[in-house]
Amino acid sequence: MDYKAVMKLALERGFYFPSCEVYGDAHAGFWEYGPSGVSLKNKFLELWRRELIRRDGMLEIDGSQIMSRSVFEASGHMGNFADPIIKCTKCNSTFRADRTIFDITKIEIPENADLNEFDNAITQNNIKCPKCKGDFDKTKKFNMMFKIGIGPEDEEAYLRPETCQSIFVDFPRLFKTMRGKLPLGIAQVGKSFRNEIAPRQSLLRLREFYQAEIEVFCNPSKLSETYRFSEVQDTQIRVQTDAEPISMTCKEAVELGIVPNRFVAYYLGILMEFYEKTGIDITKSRFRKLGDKEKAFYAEVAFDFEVETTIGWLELVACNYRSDYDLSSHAKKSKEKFEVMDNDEKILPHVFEISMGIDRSLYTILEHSLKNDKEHERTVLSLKPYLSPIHVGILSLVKKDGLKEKTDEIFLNIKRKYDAFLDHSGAIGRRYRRLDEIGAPFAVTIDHQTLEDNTVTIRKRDSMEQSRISISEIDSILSESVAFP
RNA sequence: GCGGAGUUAGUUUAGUCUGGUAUGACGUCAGCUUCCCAAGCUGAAGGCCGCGGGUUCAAAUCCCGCACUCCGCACCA
Repeated sequence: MDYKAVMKLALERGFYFPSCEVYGDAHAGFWEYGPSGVSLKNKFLELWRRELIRRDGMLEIDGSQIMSRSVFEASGHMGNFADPIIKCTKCNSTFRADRTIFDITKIEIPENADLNEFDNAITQNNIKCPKCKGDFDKTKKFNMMFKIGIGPEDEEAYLRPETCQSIFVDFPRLFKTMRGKLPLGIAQVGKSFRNEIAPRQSLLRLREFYQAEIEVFCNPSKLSETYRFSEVQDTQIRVQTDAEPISMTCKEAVELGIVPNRFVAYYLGILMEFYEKTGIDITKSRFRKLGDKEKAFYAEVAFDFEVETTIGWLELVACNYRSDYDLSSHAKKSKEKFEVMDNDEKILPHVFEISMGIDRSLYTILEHSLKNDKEHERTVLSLKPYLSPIHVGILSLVKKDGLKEKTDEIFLNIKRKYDAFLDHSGAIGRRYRRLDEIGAPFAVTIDHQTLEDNTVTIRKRDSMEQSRISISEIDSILSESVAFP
């Protein structure tokens, strides 16, 4: 189904909706998760923890969202996260100064150059607005970070534009106190903030968004060591260098030199295995190797994990080999020591990053899972059972004759263990449809026979099959079916 | 940020040209029906008609500004 259908589902069934919508001064780029969205997000993150954090023995932290100026001076965001922009005095169109100059004159000026350099190039080459031939105003820097004031003196600080800086800053303490050993993954889930010029498409481009980031610290001279590579060597990944994505195993990707080493290939492999379990159609996925122009300012080698949707390819994860860029900058700026011992060798670790966009991933899961079942005239959200906001609907066939009470009793017995939803009202078919639409994999229905022999019918969402089971079996069937893989 | 199209109940939508206080569907709730796949019947709730200003006796409707949503461009470490 398409973006519009997902949006309708999100609004009608409480997955997500615009923030502060009752007020006229609400800003674009802010959305809230409703109950179904939160439940899906929590389960998605639980899967992420199982498939990446626990599997690899990583450490998880939870850092501050507001960080001091020094952090971003060291990280490079003060200088590099800002784009040089020029604005036409006639039509108000805004352009990137460096790109506009390059397009017209083929003169390359680095984006972090002095602003005068751009102004000079524009004057000397008589560059005019490509749209209306108007004159450009002086070059300005637009920084995407939200600046905020701390305390009564409004001291300068910033909302983090990525979660990972706390991981770098905390690395020396974590390595010491947690008895770290390279390679060591440190992870964090949380909000990041970017002042996008034009946020759009709900969860796909937000000003306040969730990231789940992993920074793997490693010894750069040991990237070809096997570690746990054998676990993923036969895992299929789809890799795109220039033309079409090609399916290959992780082992082949390293042998062909497409992925630089086993270390990186291992993480691409476990990431792929994770996404396969989210229910996203991975035949529509690719690891796209980025060229020099596209890479982030800190990245040496970069792969974007992208998935095709009805509105095009979406970047869900950025995988960057950041070398010692971050640790050495923080070491220099803070004058703290960031080197650690790897066996008997003292080194400054390098970093491989797996930076996941949670909101975009959730959108993609919804889009790939939402099906229109024309034969049965229903909309089905065929989520993996372990990701479904509701595991099971508990329904009374009719309210009378003590069926309501019996239903309540069954609900009471399972509601602490499962996400169960109790429903007595309306036609039974309609209640099944409603559960189908929010992705509940099971419905348990209590009828007159239940009172006689303690059996109920259990209905499966995808096949609509029903079978008669005893009440005592509900728990074991659910616990097996909705368990994480 | 530029250009275009929009914004009416939880969702979808008529009405806007031609000004007279909002229509239908779905959904929700209650009751009847006691029923296993969106059944039927009865009833009800639900609208600052995006926000602000102007014109007018009177504005969902005309005019201006703003916000938001979508599309295209630009942007997206």
